[in-house]
Amino acid sequence: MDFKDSPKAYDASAVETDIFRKWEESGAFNPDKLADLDERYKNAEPYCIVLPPPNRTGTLHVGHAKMLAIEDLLIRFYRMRGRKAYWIPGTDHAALATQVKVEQKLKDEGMADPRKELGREQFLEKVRDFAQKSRDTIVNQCKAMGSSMDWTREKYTLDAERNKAVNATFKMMYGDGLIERGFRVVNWDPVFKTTLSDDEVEHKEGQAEFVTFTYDKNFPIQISTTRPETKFGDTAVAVHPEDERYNKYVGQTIEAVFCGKPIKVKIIADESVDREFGTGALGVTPAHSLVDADLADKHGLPMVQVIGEDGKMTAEAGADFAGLTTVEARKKIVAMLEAQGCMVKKETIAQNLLVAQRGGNPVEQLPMRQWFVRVNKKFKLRQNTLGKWKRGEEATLKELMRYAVESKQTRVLPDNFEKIYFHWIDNLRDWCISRQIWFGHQIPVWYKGEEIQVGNESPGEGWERDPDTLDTWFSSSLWTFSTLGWPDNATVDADGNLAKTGELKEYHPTAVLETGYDILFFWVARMVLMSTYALGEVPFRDTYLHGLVRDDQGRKMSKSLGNVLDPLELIPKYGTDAVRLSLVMGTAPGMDQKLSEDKIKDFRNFTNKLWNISRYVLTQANLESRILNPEIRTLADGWIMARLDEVREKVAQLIENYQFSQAGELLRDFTWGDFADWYLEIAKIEKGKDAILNHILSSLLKLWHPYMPFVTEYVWGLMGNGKQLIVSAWPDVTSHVARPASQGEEFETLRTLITDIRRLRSENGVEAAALVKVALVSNEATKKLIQENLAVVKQLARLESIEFVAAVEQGWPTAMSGATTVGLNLASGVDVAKEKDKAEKEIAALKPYIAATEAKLQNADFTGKAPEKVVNDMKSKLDEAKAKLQALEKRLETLG
RNA sequence: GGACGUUUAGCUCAGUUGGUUAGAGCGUUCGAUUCACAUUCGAAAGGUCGCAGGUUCGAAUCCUGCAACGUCCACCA
Repeated sequence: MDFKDSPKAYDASAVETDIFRKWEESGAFNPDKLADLDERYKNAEPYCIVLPPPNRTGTLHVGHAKMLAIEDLLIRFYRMRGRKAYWIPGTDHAALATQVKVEQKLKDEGMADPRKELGREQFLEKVRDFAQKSRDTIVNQCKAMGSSMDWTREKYTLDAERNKAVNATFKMMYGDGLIERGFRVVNWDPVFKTTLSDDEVEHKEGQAEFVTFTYDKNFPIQISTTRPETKFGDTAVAVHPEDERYNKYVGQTIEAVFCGKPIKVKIIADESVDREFGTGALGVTPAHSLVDADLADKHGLPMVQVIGEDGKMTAEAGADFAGLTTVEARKKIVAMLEAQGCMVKKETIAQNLLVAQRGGNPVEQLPMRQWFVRVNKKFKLRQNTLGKWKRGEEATLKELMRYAVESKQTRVLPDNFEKIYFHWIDNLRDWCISRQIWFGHQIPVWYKGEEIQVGNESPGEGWERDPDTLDTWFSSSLWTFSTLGWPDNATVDADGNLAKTGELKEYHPTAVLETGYDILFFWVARMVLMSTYALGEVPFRDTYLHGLVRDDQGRKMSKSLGNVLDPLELIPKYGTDAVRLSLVMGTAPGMDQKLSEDKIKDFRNFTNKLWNISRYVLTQANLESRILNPEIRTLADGWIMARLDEVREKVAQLIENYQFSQAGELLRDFTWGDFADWYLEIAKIEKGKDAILNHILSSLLKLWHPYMPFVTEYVWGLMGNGKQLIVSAWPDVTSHVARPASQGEEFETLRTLITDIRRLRSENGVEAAALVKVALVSNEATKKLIQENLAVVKQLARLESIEFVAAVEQGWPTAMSGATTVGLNLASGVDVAKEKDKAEKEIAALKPYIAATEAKLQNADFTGKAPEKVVNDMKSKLDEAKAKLQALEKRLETLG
């Protein structure tokens, strides 16, 4: 290709599809084919990331795009570093979310009750269709983002292999007594008619009528509630043990008639009751409040269910109320209490309403027979676990989850999320895993009367399968090992150690789990639970949590606000590389990020800059020289090579520490600020740098590849490099090229001098193109430096000549550059007042600095305690400042 | 109520073991433009690092308190 004819602006959409296809076809995404592409992948150390499987509920949003950008960055970085990189793709069936979506769609299309009208199989057919379409969209989106996952090994949380893992886990946990069927209070969504886990329920701020009353005329204690309709189910009134108002009643069981329904209420004492709140007496409703259910457990209270699964009052509420909705019942009760004279007062208070996270429907708490994972139950470990427990020893699931993080076998980044994780574990209740929806893994349990059998196959005649399905997080929580061939790839050896084979052995524990902090509990914690339980090891070494992507005003992106940025609309407009950069740069781990189109535009500009840098190098430097070792001939050569070494090292360190933004900024400064703005300009003056130019361009492409895979691979291909960039090695150490150590510093002196002369010109209105004469007062070392690089200084500062003098002539504008005084020979002369003002200002800034620095250096505490380097640096800074001050004062004198 | 964050230039944000006179991008102002790139180049202005104390030779950085904003958890029944 003739680069002179290449387009001035990088056209991402013209090249991206083709580049992606070549990567995919080459086998670079497939860890087992890497060795065919490059020798160094033979026996390479594996590096594995599982993709947090996106829900098959539609399309990916910009949050997913951020996740893909970060994970692809890591995978590409480690692949180039010679690791056998495996990124496992897959999607999540997202049981409830997907079913809700399809059900809603069918309702919108006019079906009154889709589940009833279609029946289980036909309904599921509709859901599967939708899920399949979502999957196709998601895969295309992932590819558009440049994700280098091994697409030949795509997984699905609801496919046969995952089902096998789910059933195996269920069976093991059932056998260990960790999964149990129980009649307990659960969160019930009356709209979608299913249970929900505690994490799927949210508290929404609202207002409620708070009524204070007695159950009947004779009842001696007043209680308060916002939900009088539940009071048919009260079996106790709890008071604080030290509350003198109620002491005398404690222990009694009082029979009362509440709105026509006889109830038996025991007066109990419990520390948890707040004496200051309401009347200080709490009506306990074990069947309809998780908190009350705990109290009931503690005090041995019976449970009376008065609200049914349809959200309506049951027969237990008495004939007058049975069949009413809770709201109807509430109104009727309030009226009845008032009529009976039992009502003490009615207030409006701020109260949080329980609502479903998905859908936002009010959630009822009801006692139901459901399946639970018991997190506080001691069980016998199946294998040696986390290096702490031996096979056969006892522990609880909570203990495993806690120890995995406490012992740093899984690192949580940023580490403040550790505290949040521990807090969640401490407050964790048993996990209700059965759902009354159809889309998901059916619970592998069979019933015959009261008999129960666990397994996938029917135990025989007369056995019926549980119609319920498992919480979607049950299958997601196995994701790190269900995708690697578990349970087939694991046995426990004679010593109690887990013996892994195949992919499980190679890749588990995975390297890092990268995801948004919003699913720390839902998913990350549950993966730790399952992996430590089933394998006795952590699921991943690092947990890296990224922040949420918000709009430019910091609001959550949502369809209703209309502030959603769709990655698939942005990619054709700005290019994938720009979109990726905008999601990785200017952010810190765990911090939310504001994203605007302007920001993406800025990074589009940068991809174009890199394109033009490449174009220039490729038109100027003889390509054949790219195989030669760069030869250092000038100061600038030594400087840029030293900078490259420094940057290469630092970037790798930063990426290893998940500091992508900082690494990227460093790279950008080097690419744009050092290489393009300085070195390339110098290369126009000092010719014959073909090998260095090619070397640095190649290095830049490699260093940028994890961030900007497309433009870098494209240019790499144009250079005629045989091997694809994606599998080429991270830049080699270049320090074999001899160079004096001082070159970096000396170059900085020159760079500062040139900038200072440019400023002087600008301040004095010298035309940009005009050549001027300067006089320099300088020490010998600097003088030598300038003389050796005369052409560069003259060209970059636009100078006609440089003269070294003892003193700058009166009447010339001057500036200080380090210890060097620069005088500009202007025909127009100098504006004396302006020059004086400038000098005075500089002096005014310098004097307090010198005073403060001198004081510091005279302080024995400082010189004694501070490291020598700090003291020496300060000394030389002081000397420089003093010389500058002296020159400025002299200057002021000559100005009169 | 509990916990965890955030507060640094007009805006968006870096600043990892405390160490030069605190940085970047965008925006603004001034100037340039046949020569890789106007998706560009040169230059400038702009900050008492939320407030108040403390530790230290030295604090944006560590400690204490306060304020504002945000998030999560709990739910007072």
